[in-house]
Amino acid sequence: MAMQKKQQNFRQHLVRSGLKATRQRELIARAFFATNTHISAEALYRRVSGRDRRIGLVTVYRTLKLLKEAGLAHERQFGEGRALFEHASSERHHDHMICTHCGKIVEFENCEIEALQEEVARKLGFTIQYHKLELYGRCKECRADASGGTGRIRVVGAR
Amino acid sequence: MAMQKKQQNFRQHLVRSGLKATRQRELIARAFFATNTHISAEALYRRVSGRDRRIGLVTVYRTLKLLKEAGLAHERQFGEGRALFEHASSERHHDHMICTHCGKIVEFENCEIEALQEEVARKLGFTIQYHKLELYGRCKECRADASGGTGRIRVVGAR
DNA sequence: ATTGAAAGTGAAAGTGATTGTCAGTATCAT
DNA sequence: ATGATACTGACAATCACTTTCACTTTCAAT
Ligand SMILES: [Mn+2]
Ligand SMILES: [Mn+2]
Ligand SMILES: [Zn+2]
Ligand SMILES: [Zn+2]
Repeated sequence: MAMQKKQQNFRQHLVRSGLKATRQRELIARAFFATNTHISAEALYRRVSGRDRRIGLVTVYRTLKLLKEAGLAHERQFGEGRALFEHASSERHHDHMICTHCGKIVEFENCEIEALQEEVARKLGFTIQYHKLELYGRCKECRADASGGTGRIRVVGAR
Repeated sequence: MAMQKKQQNFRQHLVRSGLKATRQRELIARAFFATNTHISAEALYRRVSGRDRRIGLVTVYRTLKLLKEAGLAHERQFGEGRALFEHASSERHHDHMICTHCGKIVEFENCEIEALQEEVARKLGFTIQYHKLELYGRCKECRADASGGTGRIRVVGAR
């Protein structure tokens, strides 16, 4: 989905919810849509702050909340510390592998795991609403040596 | 592993680390080993507090940290809010399914999922150090109806 | 049993990410 | 243009811990 389209969606959500389209919200949403990483509220604030010094961190938090409500952003909590936000829009569900050394975040999808999760839940008498699967370890670069192959990966992370 | 044995292990860890065996640590560890749930520091504090009013919440936190270092406790962070602790000792690795309605926690093991995780990591060029798999949904009781079967489950949760 | 260096304790203050409050400001349907 | 309603930023508050600090307790060496 193009940035323009996302911005449009956001405005629609605001109108439908009886909210107002403010200069701050425009700026923050634009800056968010311009990213393609997992970004913290603080980091997004720093970016927006560069364009307009008068914007507050609090408003960034509030706008990210609105973006979540609009279904345009996902909030992730990797380990402890600050939350990271990423685009939700059209992208399919995915899980994350995080390097404990350099913080690199790699996204992956695995239908087999998803199917097995459903099976586990069914056996336990549960209905899954959502899940959290995070693999933590060392990436190729963060091990002294070098070896192993890859597939279709997206390296997407920034604090 | 029996409670006595665990208490013994804890004392050994203290001695090896040049730490002291205090009345408070004995009491807190005993109370922890007496649980078989996922328990918060606060909840454990309330239990110990019943036996000895003079013990502080801070010391409970400190002792839980020691128990982790001794390899006798695991700390879990389900969703947001306070951490829950459980015995580590002999029990094998397991993951969790959590009811978003009543908070019930059910443990499960699934070798196939574990194997697939390793495969994913290998393809991405990572070496897994640890992982987090949590399924969130509604349990049988928390859906209006009743149906479905189970396997070997342990329902283990308490805040 | 005594001693004293090192570690431990509880109370209270601090932390850090996020959320709530509030008085002044901006938006937008009319 | 206008006014009801929503929004904003600064600041305070929250929440789950963690740190600090002025005493206590432990325990190896007497
Ligand atoms: Mn992602
Ligand atoms: Mn468990
Ligand atoms: Zn790395
Ligand atoms: Zn339930």
